[in-house]
Amino acid sequence: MLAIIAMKAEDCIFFQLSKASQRGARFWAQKVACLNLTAVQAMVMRFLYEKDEITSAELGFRTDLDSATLTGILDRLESAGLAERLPNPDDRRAILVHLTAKGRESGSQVVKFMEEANAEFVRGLSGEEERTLRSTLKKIRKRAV
Amino acid sequence: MLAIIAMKAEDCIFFQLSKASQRGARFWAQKVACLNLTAVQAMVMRFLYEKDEITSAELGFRTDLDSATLTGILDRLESAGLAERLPNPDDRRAILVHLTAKGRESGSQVVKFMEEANAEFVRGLSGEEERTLRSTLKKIRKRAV
DNA sequence: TACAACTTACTTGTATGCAAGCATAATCGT
DNA sequence: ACGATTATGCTTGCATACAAGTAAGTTGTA
Repeated sequence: MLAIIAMKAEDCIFFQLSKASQRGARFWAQKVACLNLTAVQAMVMRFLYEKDEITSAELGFRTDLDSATLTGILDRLESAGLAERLPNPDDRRAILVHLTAKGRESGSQVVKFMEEANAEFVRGLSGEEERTLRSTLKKIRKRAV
Repeated sequence: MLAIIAMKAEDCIFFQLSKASQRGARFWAQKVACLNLTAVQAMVMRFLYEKDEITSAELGFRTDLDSATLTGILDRLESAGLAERLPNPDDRRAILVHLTAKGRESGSQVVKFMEEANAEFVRGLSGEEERTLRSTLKKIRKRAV
């Protein structure tokens, strides 16, 4: 049976996803503001902390950021002295993104903040809610669009 | 017991929310591209279709868009001949956003597309998954940040 | 009636997202 | 070896986000 009563705009799944995501991003942004990083920059730092010296393409794959967006982010991380682009000896087209010493220091802070922010953010959810949320978000993310 | 093994970047709830939201936004954007509307523009149209002749502040509250963002969106909807800003007789600072005839026509298409896109997007989820997702997203959205 | 405090919509500046296109370099088939 | 295809990172142009600030208008209060 399909809904006879029209869905309200607020009930749109795209709207709900977008706004919940914005809440999370703002929360995360506040957490890392003291590091002089934006939410996205901190996230990229976190990925680099996990695996360093990877190509821009690889980093883009991991972070789900396209190359145009990544270029700007890397520019800013580089300006801040947190990351640098190294030539890739295996492929002269490619670069290797590398965290500087200052970058690794900052990165370790990001790791700590992420643990804390995550725990704090999901505090209002039951274990079951959190599990289902995570698995459903993953399902949405992984599928072909 | 807290996690001893550090969380991976991918498991960050902010990352998961952001990327799932992006999937949704891209899906929705494709649906409404034929109307020459962006995902956000279509969403605003959908809200206006539901309640017309409201102030920019009211529209911003409903759509969860700040006034700076809304100004640009309304500019573009106005350029496209879909919406217009009317003077507010009750308050000379305020405006009333109004869908034109062309805008209402386009808006009815948006309504239809939204029903379809929603149904299609959640098709891969079980009823239980969808219910929990929606209620959890709502919980996240509604709480204080 | 003054006047301070607040609201409204707008502007500016910066940072993503994303589509489209580019020069350079690598790779594949012949 | 060589031309066609593909891959890499960059650039441009446009559309959100969002912080900060502004001019004009409204409201509460002495």
